[in-house]
Amino acid sequence: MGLRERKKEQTRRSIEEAAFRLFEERGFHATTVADIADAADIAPRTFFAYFPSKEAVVFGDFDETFATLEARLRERPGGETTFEGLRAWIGELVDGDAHEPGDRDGLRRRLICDNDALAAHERHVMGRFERLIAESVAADLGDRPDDLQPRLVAAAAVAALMAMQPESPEGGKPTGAEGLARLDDAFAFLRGGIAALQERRAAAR
Amino acid sequence: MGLRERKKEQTRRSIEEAAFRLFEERGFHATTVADIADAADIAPRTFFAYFPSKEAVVFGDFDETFATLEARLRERPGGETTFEGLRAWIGELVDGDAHEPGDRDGLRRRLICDNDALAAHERHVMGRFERLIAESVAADLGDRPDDLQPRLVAAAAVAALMAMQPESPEGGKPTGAEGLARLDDAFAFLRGGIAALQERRAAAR
DNA sequence: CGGCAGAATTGCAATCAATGCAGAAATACA
DNA sequence: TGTATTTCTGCATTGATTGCAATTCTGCCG
Repeated sequence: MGLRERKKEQTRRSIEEAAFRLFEERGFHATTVADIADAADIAPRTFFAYFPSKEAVVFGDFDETFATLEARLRERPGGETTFEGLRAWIGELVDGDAHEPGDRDGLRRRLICDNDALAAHERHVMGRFERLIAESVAADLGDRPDDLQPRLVAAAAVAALMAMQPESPEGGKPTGAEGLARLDDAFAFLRGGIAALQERRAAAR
Repeated sequence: MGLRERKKEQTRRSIEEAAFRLFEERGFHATTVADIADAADIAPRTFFAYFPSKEAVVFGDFDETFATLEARLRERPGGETTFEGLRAWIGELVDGDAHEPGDRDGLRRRLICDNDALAAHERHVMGRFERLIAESVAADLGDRPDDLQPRLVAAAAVAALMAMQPESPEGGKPTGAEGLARLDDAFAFLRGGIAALQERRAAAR
């Protein structure tokens, strides 16, 4: 990787760090893009070369996560269901969870909780996961991604993901065991729902 | 109702009509709040006395709808599940669906489809329904609204609602019969999921 | 090394949403 | 009619976001 790319990465990280620090200190709304730019030693205009909006910084690492899931679902072993792949992926994710120093996840949740624009943006971002999952489910079933079953399963799956984190600001992602227990409860829901849909589908023939 | 209130209603409607008309003609992004104000014969500043944001106009009637569901869930007959109440409510909603001249639902969907900010806002709005449903489910089960099961059921229920409408712009809400068929498929999912969760809960004792 | 082509950064200006404030206008009510 | 509210406006300001054009940096070639 050339100097150019390295510098870009560095700048990007610098922006993210500055932003999160300021958000923590003053809150999301009270922090201006200009503030972030100052703190990150870049021109305000440059900020928008890295992030399309102030909200986007808060979800800066989601592109990667998204790509991870996409790869995991694409390279699924033979008989594995989207659903099983998803479960496995989350398991891995929760395990390797000692990343991001400074509890960025927790801060993010707190920020989202007291800012409507961020909450809306989060839901928007999760929509990408939903579509990805729907596509994968559709491929499994021979449906189209915008058919009912894939969409429902995807939506419920994302809801399960979200339900792993508390709605309220206190307490970040529950620790390993607890989180996985919640997850498996959620996936029991998903399994039951899928089974019911498939019965219905069979009956319709 | 006094003159004052009547006038306010009238102004509100005037703003909505102007807004939707302009949105249809030029698109959401290309229409400024000033444009809407001009078309509705009010000062730009006044717009924000009626709607908190440009996005909000597009969902201007959701407060009512929300109140309807809330009432329906609150005044549920004795043994009726939240889930059954919800199903019934939607049935009524789809029946009395000859409202809103000019296919406002369809236009709304089209607008949402080509504007990220609106899509995000829609999800935000649907979140209110989710919380409402979660509260009701929690009350049924003796859980708290932010416990796993209520949240999951609520999220899936809202997903079912959303799944009644196509993701793609073409074709608005499917016509009565078709829509209800989709709905019942979706609710089969929901029932199956709930059953699975409750089995799990029973097993855990 | 000198220098060019492409990429990244920056400054500037403009647009537009959103909000606080204070005065003007309208409505309610005694 | 006259006073208390409410609503509507105009004005000024802040901030996000974007287009454009000038400037600066990097990668690479001869």
